[in-house]
Order: sequence, then structure tokens, then C-alpha cells
Amino acid sequence: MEEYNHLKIESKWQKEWERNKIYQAKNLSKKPKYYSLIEFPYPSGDGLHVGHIRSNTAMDIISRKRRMEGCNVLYPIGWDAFGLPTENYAIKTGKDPRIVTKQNSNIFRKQLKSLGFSFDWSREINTTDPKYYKWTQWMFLQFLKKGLAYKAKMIINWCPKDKIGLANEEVVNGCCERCGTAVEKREKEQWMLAITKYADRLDRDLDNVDYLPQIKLAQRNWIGKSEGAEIEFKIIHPTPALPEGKGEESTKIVILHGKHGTPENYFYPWLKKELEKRSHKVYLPALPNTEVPNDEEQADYVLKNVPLDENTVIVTHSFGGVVAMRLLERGIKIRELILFATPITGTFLDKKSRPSITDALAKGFNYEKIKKQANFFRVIFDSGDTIVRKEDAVILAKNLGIYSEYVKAKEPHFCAIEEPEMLNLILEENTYPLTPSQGEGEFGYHTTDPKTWRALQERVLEMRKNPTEAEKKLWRYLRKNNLTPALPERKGENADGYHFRRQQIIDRFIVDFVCLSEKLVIEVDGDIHDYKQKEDKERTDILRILGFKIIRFKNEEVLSDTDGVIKKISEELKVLPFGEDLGGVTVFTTRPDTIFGATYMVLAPEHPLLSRILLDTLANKKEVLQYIEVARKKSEIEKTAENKIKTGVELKGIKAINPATKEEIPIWIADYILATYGTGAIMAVPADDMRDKEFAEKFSLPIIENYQKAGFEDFGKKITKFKLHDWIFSRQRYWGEPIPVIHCEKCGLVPVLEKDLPIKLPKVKNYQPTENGESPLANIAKWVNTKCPKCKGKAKRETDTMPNWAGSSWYYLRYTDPKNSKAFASQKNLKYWLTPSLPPPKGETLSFSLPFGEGQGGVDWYNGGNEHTTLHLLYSRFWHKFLFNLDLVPTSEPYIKRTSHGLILAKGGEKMSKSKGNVINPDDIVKIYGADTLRLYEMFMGPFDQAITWSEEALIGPRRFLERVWNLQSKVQKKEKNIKIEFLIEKAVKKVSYDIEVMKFNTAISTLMIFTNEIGKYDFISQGVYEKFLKLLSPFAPHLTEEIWSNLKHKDSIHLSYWPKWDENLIKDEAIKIMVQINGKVRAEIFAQADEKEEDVKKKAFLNENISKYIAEKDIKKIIYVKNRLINIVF
RNA sequence: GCCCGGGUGGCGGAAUUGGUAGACGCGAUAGACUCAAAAUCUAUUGAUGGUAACAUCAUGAGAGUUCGAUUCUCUCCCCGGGCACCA
Repeated sequence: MEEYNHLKIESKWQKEWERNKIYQAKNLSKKPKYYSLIEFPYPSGDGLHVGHIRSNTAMDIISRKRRMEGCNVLYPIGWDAFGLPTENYAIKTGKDPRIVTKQNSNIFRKQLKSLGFSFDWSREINTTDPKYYKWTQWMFLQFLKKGLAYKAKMIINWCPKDKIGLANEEVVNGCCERCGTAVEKREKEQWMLAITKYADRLDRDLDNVDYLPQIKLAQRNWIGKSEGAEIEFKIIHPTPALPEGKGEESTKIVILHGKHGTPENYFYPWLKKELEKRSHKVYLPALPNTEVPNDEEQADYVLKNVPLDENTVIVTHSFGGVVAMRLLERGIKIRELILFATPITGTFLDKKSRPSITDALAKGFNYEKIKKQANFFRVIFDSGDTIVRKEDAVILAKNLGIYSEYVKAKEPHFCAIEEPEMLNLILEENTYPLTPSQGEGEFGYHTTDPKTWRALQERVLEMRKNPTEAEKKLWRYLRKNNLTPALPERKGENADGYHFRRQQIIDRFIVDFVCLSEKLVIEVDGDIHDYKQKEDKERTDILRILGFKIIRFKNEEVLSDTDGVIKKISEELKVLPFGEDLGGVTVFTTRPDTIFGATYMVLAPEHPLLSRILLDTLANKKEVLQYIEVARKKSEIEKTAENKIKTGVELKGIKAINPATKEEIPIWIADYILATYGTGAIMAVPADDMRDKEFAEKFSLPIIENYQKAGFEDFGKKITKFKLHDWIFSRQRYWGEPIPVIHCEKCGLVPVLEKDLPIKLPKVKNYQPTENGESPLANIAKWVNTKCPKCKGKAKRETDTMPNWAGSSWYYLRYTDPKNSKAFASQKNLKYWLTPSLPPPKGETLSFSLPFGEGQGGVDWYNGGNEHTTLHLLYSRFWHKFLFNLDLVPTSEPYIKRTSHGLILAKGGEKMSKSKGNVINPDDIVKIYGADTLRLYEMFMGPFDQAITWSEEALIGPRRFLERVWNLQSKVQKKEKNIKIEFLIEKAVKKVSYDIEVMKFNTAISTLMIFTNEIGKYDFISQGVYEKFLKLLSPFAPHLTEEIWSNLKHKDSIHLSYWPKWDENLIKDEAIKIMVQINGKVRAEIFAQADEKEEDVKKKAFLNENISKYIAEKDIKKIIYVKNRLINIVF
């Protein structure tokens, strides 16, 4: 007998099969049809991957089994050839992608053929073939016609250096994959497909398909259907909260005065008072020895008399700064150091006359250390009434290592800071909010503390009684006009117009008019104000800090042009935060019942509210802007972030009203809220939601433990939301299907006429996109300039192309009728291949079940990579459903059954990639071991749905097995029978048949191996048994089995023979081994007949020597009996 | 951070779905054949102790449920894949 020569056998049979066309599917055959599908490969320059072979072999095995079961099988192949790598290769080398695609697919075809897959090559398709993409374009026109294709502005990744839009895949760590430039976001008009219109059906219909559970889950997660409610929260400017003397919890502020200062002079008492008003505990120690400054002594004094801790802020001036730094140098930790200093350097002014921070500089402090002791360190340059140059301040800031943005010197040469501004600076950049007041005020607002109110009340009443002429007139106008707001749906206090009050006490001031809800103060000034501008400025500044906007009018202005004044006031009201654009914020929640527990609101950093409100009205505008900026950048690198720590910033100065509890709750922005999902805003329920709880704990927000549950729709409207976005369908690339649309100057967007399809891709010299990011097609004037199909006037072609998902969304339909030039496929063929077959002819049974039902059907079995279980699968389901709606396909779903395979990893568990140089070339293996060995190995190496590591050494196992099978030929005898072997083969038929159906190829092969090992022990094997065995092996190793089959004098191919059936009677074991356990441990085994009576088996067990030894004189508590398996005796 | 897989000998992996843990293959060791090697065939091969029969320990770690757990439940650790923190 000849040796097993795989080279000879494999090429021989591949040619023979091609000649006999045994794998060609027959349209409209009477046999039951079976459509098995693999994801058609992208013909990359890397050649066939061992991963392709894994999936192709699996479906090949199933297809071959189906043929042997009597089916008319369609197992097609083609090329998904549009794509980035080919385009990038074209950009790099200037080679025509058409030629590259042809070369690559030629290599792939040859490689695939060398593996003996039973593809119907006569139906080969290619998405880049104009005869194919004509229909892709045609389908796009149908989407357009039905209004499902539209244009929208979308944000894309943009590489500023390459001037090209980037796919997500091409962005690595926020940088362009090719040139490493940081990727920017850009807005661009894009074609979109409205897949969201089908979201609900895409979700629901998963009930009717046979996908692996993980795949269904992935689809459902991606679609992300959730039922919840939208609830509107009113946004308000909270009342200016004025303190009620609660100071215990507030920050301690220590004011250290300067060399010439005492607690009684300069601005110190004023500053102390103002800060105390705002609930802060303020210390103003009288530093000794100010005449002869000794900073160490003074530091000792402070330490002795003033408590300093990490909640302390030291505000210093001049020489006080030196004392403060002495303290910090001693290792004392404080929260913040604010230093007002005079920046005198060089020769500009007489140093000696001005004690300053420059003195401290001369003392050689360790500033790095000092800066670490305070969480914040700010130096604010203030020259008092001295004139200094700003440049000097900047130089000094540099010397101190302080960012120059802290320099508060004013242009051009004067940097004196006035007291209100000083207060402003201390508070504005500080982290202390104005403390909200407890309880209700006279009008539902607190505008001052009770003490001040009592003190000023009488004066207010008097003023109201005796208004000036101007005040009188304006008051009348304000009441009469009511300044009706633009939005009729306004609710609450301002429903009938803005509510004004006159002579209202705010803080320690009495303002002329105020609209509290909008925080607008109107002052009417007499001539006297010209003389006290300074006081007015202070008043204005303080009111501003409290969140008010102030407009001033002169008496005569009010009297002479009252209408003009009213007009100005209404204009101010319009742009104020509570103007027409700012009614509220709608949140989406899946748990509207938890609304009573909502203690704060969180917005996405990109939430539109932030553009609607005046950021100026936020107390921490700078911080908020900074956060938004950081969040914007973060979104570009978030994928690479290892640990996502929750971050956020409160919008200080506005509040939301919980519609259930009517309480004012804080509003935060945080990037754990996505702008794209829901409404980009949530109500946070820390008591019930883990994420909210985490966030609340991090930022010390209150957490309610118990709260009342609400009904589902008590406070909002029930709504169904989907995570799914519409499909961005444009690419500014060359290598894709041109979108068949024309831009006409007169008619606008005009679809290309169907008779003009396909719009072929023109040849270009340069595959680079244009300077402004348009597709390279935009550069070909000859192609771009065209006539409008409607008016025949001047028009331009759309230069965007389609994504490569387009062609792959419907390719399985084209296989049924690949050469049709009248339609994408004939209805006849579609119906035959997609709708379930009639039951098989009488006497025949199928080992698999066929689905029946209205609109049901599709590709019978579709296997592909796990990486495609969301996007590709969803896109093609959407596309198919759209065609079904148009009555163009007979089923509502494209695939009846979907499975996925795991990756093949290189040694060390890495992904195979050309750059790592760890790619396995299947050609070498086919040459050395043979295609049958490679196929067998890939099926044997591990569970099909899991990732497995490639191992070259293990290949020898399957090869040895095939050689053993080959050598068995010499043992074949026609007549003899062997009962033991009959039994084994029947068992193998059952096991292999079953395992193939559930893709447990590895155990199917091990069954076949066990069988050959057993046979090896005998001198002969009957031909019948051997042939059955060969049939079982034939889907795995088609060449070898075909050769032996022909050696056994068969004329027809083994692949056209019938799949063996097993006889259940022959499989029944006559004697069954039963384990006998004592207390759960196996102590003996006994034999029993199948289904023998429980009592008899127990008797046998007790008679066993070993067992009787164990149970002697023991109290048996319990005997557990498992039929045909074990007895467990417990004591 | 979230979701989905997974973790079993020197290695790839089996285990009828709660019932003998380690099928099958690779590798390793010994033997047969051979002048020899390769190939092939035969035997052994989770660990520890024991001449042996056998015993004990072992499925990432720890707990729990159970007569019995690789399998179910909880907590934690590690690896792989995916991602849009999905409210």
C-alpha cells in the first residue's frame, strides 16, 4: 500500500471536485435547501489568516454534513473589499486600489481553494465590483426616498496634520495612528441612516431568532432599550443666602496685618466684618513688635494665640506674608494662603520705604516647601497707592514660581486694589460658597439677616412712603407693564410677568427696585450719587458677589424717557438666566419612583444648559469652564484611561427644584453623565444608585436614607429610550461606494436617477483627501461637475463615500442570484433560499430542525467573529428589515441562526499581527502537513467559541491520526463482523452527529480518535464499519476520506453519500458500572443491568466485600440512590 | 469604571450540566524494532507517602448550600475580549 501523500491527494481531489461541480448549489431544487454562511473576508495584503480557516472549516463541516443529509446546500464566498487598509496602501504607494484588491483576492482565492472548502465558487461576489455596488447605491436611494437617509452635523475625529478625518480605529491614545499628531474634534455634515427608527423592532425580533445567548445580549445592550420617564426640574437662581450667625462650621480666616498696620487701621476691620457676615470665623491678631519686625517672634505669637489647622485660610498683607511663611516653614498645614503683596523690584522705588514680599525674598525662604504646606497659594499684587509697573509684578511672580495669571495688577501702571475687590478676590476664587439660609424669609426669599432687617425696616417703610418723582414713575411703569415674558408657558412666580419689589433690603443695602427671581437690581440715582461714586462701587461689587445684576438710571432719564428705561430693563431680563431660554432641565430616569430621594442633579459637561445660562452668573465660572475644557479633552483619551475616577464641579449660583419635594438641590456637571444618552442630565438618587452614591460620597453631598416612593408617572411622562444612535453613513474617503446624490444650485439635493447607476468610482492620481477634509473625489472636476437630473442645470456630485458596512449589509442576498443585472436578486431565488424548505421527502429525517412561520426564515446558519456581533450584525439586520418593509425580501430577519468563533492568538496569548511578526502562514502548513491536518487541528485545538493559542507542535497529533486512518485500509475485510466494533461505531455516529450540531468539534474529533485507537487493537475491520467511520470523518478531512473512498471502489464522491444513522438499540450498554460511595467517597464499583431495580442494586452494593467492611456496625443514616450512576451510603 | 468570557496536570483541553476530576491530543520517561537514528508500536505519566494493596491532598483564593461542588450562591484575586460610566 502507498504511503499517505497529502500533496498528491489534495490537489487531485480539489481539481476533480471543481470539474464535477459537486459543491454548486442549485437554485429552485426540490431538495430541502440549506444556506450556510461565513462572513466574507476582507482581502488584506497579509493573506489568509489561520482565523479565517477556523471559521470556514466549521461552516464547511456543517455544510458537508447537510449535503450528506440530503440538502441542497448553498455555501458561498466573496470579498468584502472596500476598506481602509487598501486605501491607506494606495495613499502610500499610489497604486490603484482596484488592482491591489484584485491581486489580494487572487491570493486569498488560491489559499482558500487549497484548503478544500466546499464553497460554490460560481457565485463569488465582490463589493467593489460596480455590478455589485450598483445595487448598494440603489438601496441607498431607497433609504433616501423613504426619508431614512438624511444629512446632519456630526463631530468627527480630525488629524490637523494629515488633514483627514479619522476612523475611531485610527485614533490611538488620542493621537493620529500614522503621524502621532493629537486628534481634534471637528464638526462636519454627514449622511446618516435612521437606524433608530427600527430600534424597537431590532430589539423585539431577537425573540424570534436562534442566536447564541451572548450575541442576543450584545445586541440588546447595544440597542439599549430602557423604559423610564422624563421629568422636568425647574432651574432657579437661589435666593442670596445671607448668614444667620452660624459660624462654627465655617472656615477660619486669619488676617495677618502688615508692618505698619494694627488691627484697627487700614481696611482690616472692614474686611473682618465683611467676612464674618458671610459666616466665616475671622481672627485678626495684633502682631507685636511691628516697629522692629522680628518675624520669628511674631510667628510664635500667632501660634500661641490663634488656632491654625487645615481648615484655615490666612489672608495677609505686606509683611504679614513673611510671618505666614515662617509659620508654614515650621511645617504647619493650612488650607490656603492669600498674600496681598507689593511687587517692588530693582531700582524702581525706594525699597526701604515699602516693606514687602521682596523683603521675604531676600530672606531666602524655601518656597517649594512653603507652597506644599498650603493647599492653595495665591499671591495678589497690590501696591496700595504706589505706582508700579505690571512687568515688575510679572518678574516677581516668576521668581516666586507663581503663575502669572494670579497677578491682579491693573493696566497700565497702577495696581492698587480697592477693598471690595479684595473681598471679591478672596471669595471669588475661593472654594467657599455663600451658605444657603435655613428657613423662609418674608417673601420666600432671604435677602438679609434678621438683625440687619430689623435695623433697616423702619427706614425702608419710610422710603417707600416718600419716593422720589422718578422712583414713583418707574414703579408705576414696572407695575403696569408687568414686563410680560416671551414664553407663554412660564409657570410660577413670573407667570404673569416679572415680579418687582421696591426698596428692598439686600445685605446691608437698600436697593431701589429688584426682581428677586431674576436677580436684577434697578437703581435710580439722583445727583448726589456723583459725589459718592466710591461707595456705589462697593455696593455694586457686593451685590454682584451675591449674584445680582445691577442697572443704574439717572432721575432725569427715568422721568424723560420712561419707555426707553422699561425697554432697557426688559432687554436685561431677556438675557438673564431666567429669561426665555431657561425654563428648566429635563432629566431621564429609569426609576422615576425614586424622585423623592433625588438630592442633586448632574449634567453632562456638554449639556446645553451651560450655553443657555450666563456663565457670569456662576460663582465659580472659572472652575466650571476649566472642568468643561478638561472633560472635552478627556473624551478623546478616555478609552485608554485605566481607572475612571469620578470627577465633577458644582454649578454654584444656580439650583434645581425637585418637583416632588420642592427642595432646592445643587446642580453638578460631571463626565460620568453622557451627553448622548437620555437627556444628558440625571436626577441623582444616592440612596438607590451606586454611581450616584459614590459620587455623593466623594463630594460630601447629603444622602438620604429613607424616602417616600412615587408612582411611575406621577412627576413625568413615560418614555422609551434607546442607546442606539443613528448610523453615520458618510466617509470622506476614496475607496468606498460613491453616495449617489447630486447637489444642484437650484434644486438642492437631488438623487441620482436609478437608470444612471452605478455611479462608478473614477480613477484618481492622488488618493489623499483634500486640504479641507473632503474625499479625494472632490479634486476631480470632471467627475464632480455634472448636470442636475431635474433642471439640467449646473450641479455637483456628492463626494462622500459609504462605509464598508454598506456592502456587507446585504451581500448574503446577492449570493442567491449573483449575476442578476435587473435586480439585486430575483424574488424567486430570494424566496427559495431564504424561506424555510418544505419538510424532507418521506422516509428521510433531518437531524436539525427547520423553522416555520410567517415572515420567518433567512440564512439558515451564519457564523462569524465575535467582533462583529454588534455593529455588522445590527446594521445588516436593519438593512434587511428595511428591504422587508419595501417587500423586497421575503423574511423579516436576515439570519435564522448566528454563532461566533473565538480568536486564534499567537504564542504568548497575543493577537497575531504583521507588525509583531507572529502571523502563521497557512501555506507552509498545508505544504508540510496537508490541508486535512490543518483543518483537523484547528477544529481539535479547543472549544470553538473561545480564544485559543496557536501551537505548532500540537499539529503532529491530527497528522498521526490521519496516517492511522490511512493505514487502516490494509485491515479492511468485506465479510467479517465484530460486535464490539459495531457497538463503538454506533456510539461514534451518535456522538459525532450531535457534537457537530453544537459546534463541539474538538470532542467530535476525540471520539473519532478513540475509535481508531480501539480498531488498532484488532486484526481486521469490516468494510461497512470503516465506511461509516470515513463518512463521519469526511467533513473534517475531505481529501483523505475521498481518496480512501475511491480506493474502496466507489464511483461517486463520499461527499455525496448519505450521512450514517445510528441504531439506538446497539448503543445500550448491557452492563452499567455503578459507583458505591461511603460518605461521599468512592469505595467500590459494582455492575448492574441498565434500569435494574433499585433494591437489587442496593443488595449488590451491600454484598460487596469492601463495602461491608466499611459499614460494619455503623448506623446508616441515609442511602442516596442515583439511577444508573451511584449509591451513596451516609452515616 | 462597566459588560461578557475564562482560570482544571509540564502544555492544549475533557467531564453526560450537581454524581468516578484529568477523556483526546502534545510533551516527557521506559521498553520493543533497528548497527544506529528517525518513524512506528507497547507501557507509564496530577501531587505527596507507601515495595504494594492503598491512603491523603488536588479544578485561581476564601467562605456557603449539599449525602456529594470543576459545576450552584457570595466575597476577593488574576487573564482575555468588548465598551458608549446607559441612569
